[in-house]
Amino acid sequence: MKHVNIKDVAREAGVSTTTVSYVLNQTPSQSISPETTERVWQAVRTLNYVPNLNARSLTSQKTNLIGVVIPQTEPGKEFMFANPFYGELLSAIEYTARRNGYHLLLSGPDPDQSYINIARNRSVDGIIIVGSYPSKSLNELHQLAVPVVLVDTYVKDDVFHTIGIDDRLGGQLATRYLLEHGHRDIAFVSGSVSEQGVVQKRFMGYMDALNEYGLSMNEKYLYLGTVSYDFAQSVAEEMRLRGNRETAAFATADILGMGLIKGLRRLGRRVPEDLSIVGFDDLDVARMSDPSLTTIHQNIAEKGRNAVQIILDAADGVSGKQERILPVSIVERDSVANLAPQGRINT
Amino acid sequence: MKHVNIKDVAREAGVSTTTVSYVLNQTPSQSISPETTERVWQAVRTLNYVPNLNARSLTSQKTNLIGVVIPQTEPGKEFMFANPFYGELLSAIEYTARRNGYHLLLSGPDPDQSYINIARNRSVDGIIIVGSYPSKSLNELHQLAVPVVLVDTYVKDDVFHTIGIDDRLGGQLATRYLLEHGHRDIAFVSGSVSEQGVVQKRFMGYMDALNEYGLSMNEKYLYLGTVSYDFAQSVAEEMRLRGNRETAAFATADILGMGLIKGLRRLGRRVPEDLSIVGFDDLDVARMSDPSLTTIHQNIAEKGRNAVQIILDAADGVSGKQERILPVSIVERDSVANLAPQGRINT
DNA sequence: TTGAAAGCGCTAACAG
DNA sequence: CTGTTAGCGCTTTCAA
Repeated sequence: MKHVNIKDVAREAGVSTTTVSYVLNQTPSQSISPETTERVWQAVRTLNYVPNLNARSLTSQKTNLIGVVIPQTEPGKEFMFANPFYGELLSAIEYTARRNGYHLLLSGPDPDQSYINIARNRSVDGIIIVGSYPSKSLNELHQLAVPVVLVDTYVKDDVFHTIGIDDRLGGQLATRYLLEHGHRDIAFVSGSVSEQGVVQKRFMGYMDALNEYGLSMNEKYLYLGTVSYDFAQSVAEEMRLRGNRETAAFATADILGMGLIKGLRRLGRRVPEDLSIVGFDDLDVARMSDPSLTTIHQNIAEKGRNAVQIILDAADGVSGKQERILPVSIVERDSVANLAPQGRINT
Repeated sequence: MKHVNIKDVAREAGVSTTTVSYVLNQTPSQSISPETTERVWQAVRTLNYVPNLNARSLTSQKTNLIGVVIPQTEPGKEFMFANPFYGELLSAIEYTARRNGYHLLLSGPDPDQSYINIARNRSVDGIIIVGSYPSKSLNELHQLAVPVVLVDTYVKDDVFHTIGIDDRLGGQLATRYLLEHGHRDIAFVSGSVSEQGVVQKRFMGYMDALNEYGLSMNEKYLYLGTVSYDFAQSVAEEMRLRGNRETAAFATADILGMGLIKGLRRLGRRVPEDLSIVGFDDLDVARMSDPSLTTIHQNIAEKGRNAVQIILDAADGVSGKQERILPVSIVERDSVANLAPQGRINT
């Protein structure tokens, strides 16, 4: 049961380890006679040989490993993804990577040990970082000679690749949709607005749409907390406490929208009759809610696929920073009431 | 920017690489003078040295890597986890692993390349396999000298560790709860019943409870498909087609319960008034649904933690197969109507 | 078309 | 307390 290695194969096939290596890797610069080749494969099969990728990476300087960093919902919290968004994204990343012969090294961000280390000491071939992080820790990554893809963040950087969606437009579409349906008092419910995160952009989109209608933002309509179901649920109560009279809300994540629905219902208010809601992400769960959630659709799977693809490109020698923006669109479901059937404007 | 290695550190500190290795690993059998130790750390810091774990594993035969295999919802399908269950589980696994100095190598099961290979060629220190797989591919893993933890499956095996919950009891609790509430015509909605999977046990629990009440199973009340929201939604229609008169349903996964709620609503039927539902898993989303889902609770995070712990134990030399069963309990929410207020029995 | 040999970066006897 | 040395399993010049 001891590990069979390339030497064993060489012996079995009656050739040198070099030759075995050549046929295994189909090294282009080398030609091996068909007979030898066959003999080697034969040996591989009978010995049930599997190359040791660790050893291979040691010489080849290639690990076929992609590091993936997924954020915790809240700092110091145990769980990365109460939000199914990450599951969907990770799923697509994993699939694409595997299809291309890469494996995933998964990690949450460790506050103590910045993830640059896991990248360096495992010598991954690329890194995908999801979400926004302090630019300090990102800068460390510049030391690496490895392609880095930033997903869903707006840091300015000349080297790191980025992939995201048009969050500002998304925020605008969501808000405009509500405006078109006659709403004028529109709450903004969201996780905290971090410097280079997506929320900030979505907020700008919210403002854009208000401006289109000659409205200005009302601070009392802003509800900022964490991107969690529980927070959103508490917003319903907060709305009442503030004595506000919103007729609609733009929630910057579907789980927020869903929490809000629940919170309202607890207070005996109905969606969309008493409050209309537009979400963001178009998660699977958005259609599971009742009423199903009108939301901004983004192609999460595509995001994941692209992230991997950028790494693959870089590994293939494609040079230069890549920057991809995926489209967003609004998905009409049942969480918005129309206060003004005639109220549509042209865009 | 070239990789600084242990040699560089040795030179910088004016010692041999051995010494550097000793202080870095704090090798117990070796004692190093405080001065030397300090000098080495100094060098490490100034050179910003990070050990290459690949090289280390090559000699130490230890990778500090745990392989995790998560199933696809449907074979051949791209996405592993439309079901948030896996996100929650993975999250706990990742966290526990990281806290103990391990990283995760994530993989879906590749039909072509059985996962034994990824285990062998990456030489992971342990493998966590979630879900049920053909025992053939599992058997291959016996060739490995590595601890394997099977999560949520009932294969009989003398070597592999297992961790799961009492699925049968869960099924029983769910069904009994419905019976206690006066229901007698209880549908069983589920993914397909695979040989050694959890569904089979949950189904047995369903039968157990029926038997307690002197009832026998009605085949027309069985709805088997895939563990997906969409399937469950279609079940509502199927119920009507079959002309059945269930007053309740036991759904073996929360997402099934939620899909069923939605499907029923589409047909103008209400939960729990027209049909009561009990789910399974107690996902975050269970409380998000409307009505919130009465369900069987299992501690998903604990499952993940235990899975990792078993690997750690094995790595620490704890020998013998471990078999852990975590408790289940019922969580009462709003998806069950009481047809018989007096109908409780003692257990 | 094949092989010998030098390393990749690190650990671990074994000496000293 | 510290260093020499021999690998771990594989790739890759370079020579034959």
